[in-house]
Amino acid sequence: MIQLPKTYEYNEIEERIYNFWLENELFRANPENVLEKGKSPFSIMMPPPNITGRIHMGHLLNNTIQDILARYYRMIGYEVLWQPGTDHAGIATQNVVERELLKEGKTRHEIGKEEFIKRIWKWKEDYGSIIINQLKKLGISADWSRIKFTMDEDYYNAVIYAFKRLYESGLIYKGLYIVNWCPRCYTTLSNDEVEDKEINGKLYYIRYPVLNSSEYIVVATTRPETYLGDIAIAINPNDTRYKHFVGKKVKLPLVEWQRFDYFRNHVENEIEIMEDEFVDMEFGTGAVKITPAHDKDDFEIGKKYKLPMVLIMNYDGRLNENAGIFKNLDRFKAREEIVKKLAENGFIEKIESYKYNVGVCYRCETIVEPIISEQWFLKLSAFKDIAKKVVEDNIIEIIPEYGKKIYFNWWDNIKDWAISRQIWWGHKIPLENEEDVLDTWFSSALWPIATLGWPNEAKEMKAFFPTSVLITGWDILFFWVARMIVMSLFFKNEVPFKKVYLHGLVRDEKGRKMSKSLGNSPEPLELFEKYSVDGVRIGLMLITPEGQDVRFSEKYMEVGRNYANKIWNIARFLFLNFEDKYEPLKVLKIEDKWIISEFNKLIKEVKSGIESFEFNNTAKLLYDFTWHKFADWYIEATKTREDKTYAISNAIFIFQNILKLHHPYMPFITEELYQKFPLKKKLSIMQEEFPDIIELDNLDEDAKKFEFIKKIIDEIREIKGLFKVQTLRDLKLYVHIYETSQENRKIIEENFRILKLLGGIKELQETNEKLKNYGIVALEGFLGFLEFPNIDFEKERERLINELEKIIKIHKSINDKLNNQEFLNKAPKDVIENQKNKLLELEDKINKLKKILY
RNA sequence: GGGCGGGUAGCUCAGCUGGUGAGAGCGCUGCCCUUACAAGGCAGAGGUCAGAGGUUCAAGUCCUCUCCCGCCCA
Repeated sequence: MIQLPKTYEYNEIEERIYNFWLENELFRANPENVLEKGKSPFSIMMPPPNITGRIHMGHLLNNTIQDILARYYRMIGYEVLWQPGTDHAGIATQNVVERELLKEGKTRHEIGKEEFIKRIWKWKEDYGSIIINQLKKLGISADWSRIKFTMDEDYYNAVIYAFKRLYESGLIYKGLYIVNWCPRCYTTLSNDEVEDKEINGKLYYIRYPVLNSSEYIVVATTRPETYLGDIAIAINPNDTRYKHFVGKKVKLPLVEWQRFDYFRNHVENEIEIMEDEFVDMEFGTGAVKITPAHDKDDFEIGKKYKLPMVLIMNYDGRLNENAGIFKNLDRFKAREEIVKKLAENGFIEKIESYKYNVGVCYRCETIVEPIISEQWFLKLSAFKDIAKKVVEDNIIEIIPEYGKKIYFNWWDNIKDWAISRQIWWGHKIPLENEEDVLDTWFSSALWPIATLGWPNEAKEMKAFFPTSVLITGWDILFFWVARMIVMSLFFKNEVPFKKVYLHGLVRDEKGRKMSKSLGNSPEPLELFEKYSVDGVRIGLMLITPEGQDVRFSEKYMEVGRNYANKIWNIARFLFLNFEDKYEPLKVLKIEDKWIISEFNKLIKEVKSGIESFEFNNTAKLLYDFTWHKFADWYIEATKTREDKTYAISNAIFIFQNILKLHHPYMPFITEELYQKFPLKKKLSIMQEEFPDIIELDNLDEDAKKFEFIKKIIDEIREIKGLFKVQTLRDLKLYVHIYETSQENRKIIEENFRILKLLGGIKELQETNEKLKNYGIVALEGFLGFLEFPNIDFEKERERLINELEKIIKIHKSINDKLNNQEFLNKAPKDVIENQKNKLLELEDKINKLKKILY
């Protein structure tokens, strides 16, 4: 007998167990086991969290899935490499350190680049591994001895080398282009780094006086200040309202100063009215202003007609010389001033409230300014065909399937990728006179190869590349996944991973994105405290639909915790009854056969479930089996046994296998309980083999016998529930000898102990009469009368009539089917067979009920 | 405007390549502290599977259309 605490006390256990795994280096990947001993490799690249980050629900989901796979594949005999690491997160990290500096009243420009970089490294030493330590709390089994950082020396060199190779191949070029500019971060952003945000803004209608005329042409804009950079007014050629203006000029209101284009050429303040198909006649007034230096569409138009580009702003968001009297004003202050001035002079027709989307910086939420700038670009378009092909040909499998469509759609609309950033923290572009650094995602794109030692051919590369599967969220399919594919194809001529499993975002209960400002994002570490890590892991997997967003609900963490507690208490029961003699599978009763046959089904489903990324369904199967089959029925049946040693041994044997099955989902509790069994063989449950099917004689046959007993008990319980006599445990059950088959009578007699305990039956008697005023248990091949005091038989009659009516309906539909020649001709044999059996079963039941009732 | 996903019990969702009394958890109701577990046990109520049409012997499951909701891209 071994004593366990009454509840699962996880806090102490989790830390101890994790240290135990680390001390024994159980997460280590050894390439030689693949290269020399012929073990199959299984490798996963952890999406590297940002060093400034803190663990959030997304990490929880992402890493739990990876850990399930890593632990599962280890147990089925693979050499597993789970490569962890962190990302230097250029803009985010720079921002954090700048904020720190600001507390000392300094700016990075004051202390200079060299000193600033030093400060960042110092910061990284102090705080850069917080997120890693948080991830460890989740119990994940990554190979920490291999942890990588995207600014590590070897990784840095790999990034520089990659740039050079791409540059020499002509795939990187410098160009003047309209980019997304964050004036706060003082850098350009890629399209993917800009998020849309709806704002309640205004639509300003500006009057432009037409030259040599008393007329105005009115243009609606959300960004009135940019009119200072206007180079033309455009209308749709089909727009009869404005046809007569085409070719005429308008004068830019208020502008009495000289304007210059990007190349310092003088630009007229009288601008032409032109026509082009792209103008939307429905929007605003149907006339639009063309500002190529400050608008994406206008930039395209500008290129098409070779218009000059007038930049009206510095990169810090303040207006420049081209803004004349508005120079030095911040862009939003300038908007106010300009509108005021325009209005004073009669150039504002009207101002309307207007809801529209603006782009904001995904790091700091500052409104992004579209602006022309000289940047480095990677020609992504050159990779379009090959990148699509590897997915089309299933060399990379995207799961779920519809991910492919999204991926193709992105490639079909591909734009070149602006890879330079005007910040200090990052990989410096290795060209003379170049101060910019590379986009963080440029270095992340090399993650699968650079972590494995590329450009060198390391053992790790030989053993583990291409990696088995990438687990990541939808949100970075383009940011990261597509770009890794590009880099691997270019540098290794191979795909980086064979499969990509995309999971959704974790949202709050109302389906909203989790965010700091909404305060709807739970702290994972607090969840661990409240519900245990295993509880949170299984709870999360129980609510995570495949390939769709997760609606997080703390209720489910409770479900998870309760489940862990249930497992704990099953163990507690087994330990309390364990008598130091372990004799598994020696004596097998029908309940043993039943649970083993159910367990065999479960093993198959769990294996195929995990291998096909059905984590949600698999979690539910485990939960249902363990709680509602193993605990509710099997353990209860075990309590009826007199051969306790054999019974408990069987139960322990199966329970141990249940623990192994649960280990990928719930690593801590399974390890802790495994360790407590006096009969364990391996150092850790991690080293156990994943369970296999248990083959036994007469398995299905005996399992069916148990099912039969179970059905009788279900009926008895239903009757007891109906009459609220659930507590009565001394009921008599009369078995009708003609309506019950010989065989079934034998089963009942042999297994009376189960009926007795689980059905509350005191004794069994035979009868050949139709007894009055009893509860009726009518099954196929069985009729029984349940005796208990004060029965209201009318109520029982009612129940039976309802049941009968229901069955007759089903019987009729099956009967119709079986009389349908087409059905008999076309349906598969087993379906027909099934229906025939069902019909017989129902007929038997109907006859019995009719006899009782009429 | 283009692309993608979703609409099944009060709530959150399962239901894979069609096979036949539609499931789970939570919530709700009733009876139970039966020494593994009240973080528990037993039972129960609750659903014209968004709507319409079609394919089929058979449709929540496949096709078409419509209506809602969400996401991504321009």
